[in-house]
Order: sequence, then structure tokens, then C-alpha cells
Amino acid sequence: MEQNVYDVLEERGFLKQCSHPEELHELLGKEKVTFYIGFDPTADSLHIGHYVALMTMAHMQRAGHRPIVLLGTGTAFIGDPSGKTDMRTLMSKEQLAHNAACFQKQMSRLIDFSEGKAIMVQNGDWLYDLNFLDFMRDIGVYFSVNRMLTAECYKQRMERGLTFFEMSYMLMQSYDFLELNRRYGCTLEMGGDDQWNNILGGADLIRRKEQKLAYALTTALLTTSDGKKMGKTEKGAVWLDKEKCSVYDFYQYWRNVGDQDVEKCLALLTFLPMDEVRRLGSLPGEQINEAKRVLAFTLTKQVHGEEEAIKAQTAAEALFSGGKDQSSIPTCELSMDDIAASGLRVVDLLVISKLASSKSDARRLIQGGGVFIDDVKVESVNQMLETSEIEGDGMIFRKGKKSYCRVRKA
RNA sequence: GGAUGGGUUCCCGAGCGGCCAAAGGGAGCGGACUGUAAAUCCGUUGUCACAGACUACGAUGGUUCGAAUCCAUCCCCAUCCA
Repeated sequence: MEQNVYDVLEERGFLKQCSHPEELHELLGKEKVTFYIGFDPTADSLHIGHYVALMTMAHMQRAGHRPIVLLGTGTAFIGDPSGKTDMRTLMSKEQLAHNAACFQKQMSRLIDFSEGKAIMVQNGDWLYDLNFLDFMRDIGVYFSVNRMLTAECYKQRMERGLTFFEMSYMLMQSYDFLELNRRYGCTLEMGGDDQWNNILGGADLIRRKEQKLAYALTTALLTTSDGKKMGKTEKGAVWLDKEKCSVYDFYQYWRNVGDQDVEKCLALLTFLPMDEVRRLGSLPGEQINEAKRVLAFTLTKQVHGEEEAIKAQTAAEALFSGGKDQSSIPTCELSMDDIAASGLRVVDLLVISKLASSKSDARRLIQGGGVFIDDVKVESVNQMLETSEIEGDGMIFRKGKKSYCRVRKA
């Protein structure tokens, strides 16, 4: 007999808050439930935070339920103030449409949209043309300003200021849930725990407008054991788009998670059986590295495909464990223009290969003893290369212990 | 609309005429130690043609030999009043 997906999610550590735990548990066990998760397209790629939500969605879909992906082209036009310190930068409808298209592509790898197994909609379709006065009379009347102001998620904003514009976000999101309930019989909204307030708003609205029960469920945010948000790298967020975060960097991010966080990551981000997750997570001392390798490989494979995952792993082995196959190491190809511009100064090459953010930065790194070429420390800021050295396989530049780049002539 | 207090480098936050590329903290980066972990300690953190120069302290003008610091106007934010 198949396990109830509610139990699966609970066991893997997804669940955070639920409006009606017992009822929902029972419902998920006996019938096909249509549920939704909203994603505001505020960037041109999903990042790892979105991925946790997609994982819950995937678990639900595997259990036979029907997901609706809601692309928030309408809600992102305003920007969610929940848990934010400042107002978001405003984006144009064109930008949002472009971002939504990017999201769409990335999602199909994890969620099966064939044959109506999942639905994708954009809330701009109904939000863009709303009439303000009608909306306020139909929907606005159900929201208490007093209650909204006491919500935890606006706390930071209460200190710094909150506009009416942003306050309307919650009404928009609540209205989405109502709309999806009417259109598709959607009875459950899920989302990150920071969305609790907004989700409840929708469930309440459905109860009042339709006299129907709707469920709210939030999932854990991806945080480290000391409570910091995960998914930040030196270059920014851990994006799922390999143009924004190379497969190698993606792999390395997971290969380097803290000991305390491996088990959680395996549970939330992979489909490995929980027995295996627990076994890997409890490996003692140095052996925990095995768990990190599994995490990095499995997740990279899920996101970027097996071929790319193998390349990233091969490169990692070549650089860190004395592996022989160096072909997959991240490479910076120098054009004749680059070569001419750099004059083959190491300082300039560090900038071209993106290991340093500026020449000053490159100088500092060299002075601090953090730059190596083919494992030989660069001693002088003025060091130059010979043309012959960048022919063929080129040379491997290293910044610190973990940042590598092969520099060679194109 | 009125009163008051503010806008400083990635973030918080000191400075309040020259000694300021700007204290301190956070975060990042590099080094040491390690297990490509955490913790800890040390260094570093505007740019460049790098013992020198240039650009920066909300915006624009002004006063001064000299301004982040003084003055004027403007823009934004917070608090209280309406």
C-alpha cells in the first residue's frame, strides 16, 4: 500500500504549518487533490529556493495529485512585502513575461505537464484587467487592516514603512486562490513558510465567498542549521540556469554544504529513500564527505542532467582528489583580443577569467598569497606569462583553494 | 500641508572644515589549521598606469587655500501633528 504523501512530506522535513492537518491528511489519502503553488517571476531563472517548492510539487504529483503552477506575472507586478526589508524594484510587464517564460522552461524538467497532469497559468491573465473599485468591493471588504498589520511577515516593514500598493499584494494572492478554486477546483495552496499569511488569506477568502473549505500548507525554507538562508554563493544566488550559475559551481555548492545540513538537503532536494538519507547523514567524521558527494551529484543530475553532472564530478575529482581527467575543468578561452589586451600579465588574466573582480582585487589576491598557476604560487604582482604557456591545454589558474579556471588560447 | 530627525563605502553604523578612501561591527575574499565541513586565529575589502593618481559620503549649485563635514535649492525616508 502506498504511503500517504502527507506522511512522505512530513518525514522528509517539508512541512511547516498547515491549516487543517488531520483533514488534509485524510483527504490526500483518499482522493485526487488539485493544489497550487505560486512563483513570482522576479528574475530570469529559478533558484534553489524555488526548487524546494518544486520538490513538494513533484512528490504530490507522484502521489497522484494535480499541481497547478501559477506564474505570478500579476502579483510580481506589485511585489510581495512579506518578510522583506525594502520594497522590490518594480518591473515592467514585458520583463515579467520574459521571466515567466524562463521559469516555464526550467520547471518542465521536474514536473510532468503532459496530458493535463499539471496545469500552468499566469495570474496576469486575470489580475491585469481587474477593475479597482469592483475588486475592492468584491474582495477588499473581506480583509481586515487591523489583522494584516499584526502579521509577523510585515514586522520589518512596519519599522521602515509599507505602502498601500504593497499591502494590496495579499489581496491579489488571496484572489488567485479563489480564482483557481473556481476555475479548477483547486482546494490547497502550498508555499514557503514566509507565505503562510498570504495563503491563509486565500483560504479564508474561499471560505467566505464560496462557503467551501480550502487548505493552506507551508513548507520549510531552505536554511542552514544556524538559521541562515541557504543558496547564496560568492556570485549570488544558486541559480538553476547554467548561464547564471555554472554546473561546476552548482555542484561545488552542494559538495561544500556544512556537515549539519547534508541530511536536510538530501531529504528536501533529492528523491533518495529516507533510510538512505539517514544513513548518509549520520556518517561520522570525514566520511560525511561521501554524503556530500551523493548530494552534489544527485541534485546536479536532477537539475542539469546526468551528462553535465558527470562532467562536474570529473572536474572536481581532477582538481581535488588527483583525478586524471582534466577535460571538464572550467575553462576560459582567450581570444587574440584578450591576449593583446592583457599583454599576458597575470593580473589581467585573473580578471578575464573572472577569478578576480578587478585588477586591484587581483593584486590583493596575489599579495595575500592566494593565486597559483599550475600549483605554483604567484609571487609577484607583475608576473607575466609566455605565449607558449597558454597554447594547447593552457595553464590552470587557482584562486584560493576552491576556485579554478583553465586559461588557454582559443 | 506643518514640526523634528535623517540620507555615508556590499549591509548596519561612526565621523560633523584639513590628520578621511572615511572608526567599529556584519558579510565577502585570501592565509594558517582541517575533511573541498564547522569553529578559531591572522590578513584584506573603491578604481587605475598602484610608494603616485583618480573617483566616492542623496542631487545640484555656492562659501573656503581646502568640504562627507558649512550655506542654498531640490529629491527621498522616518517620527509626531493635521
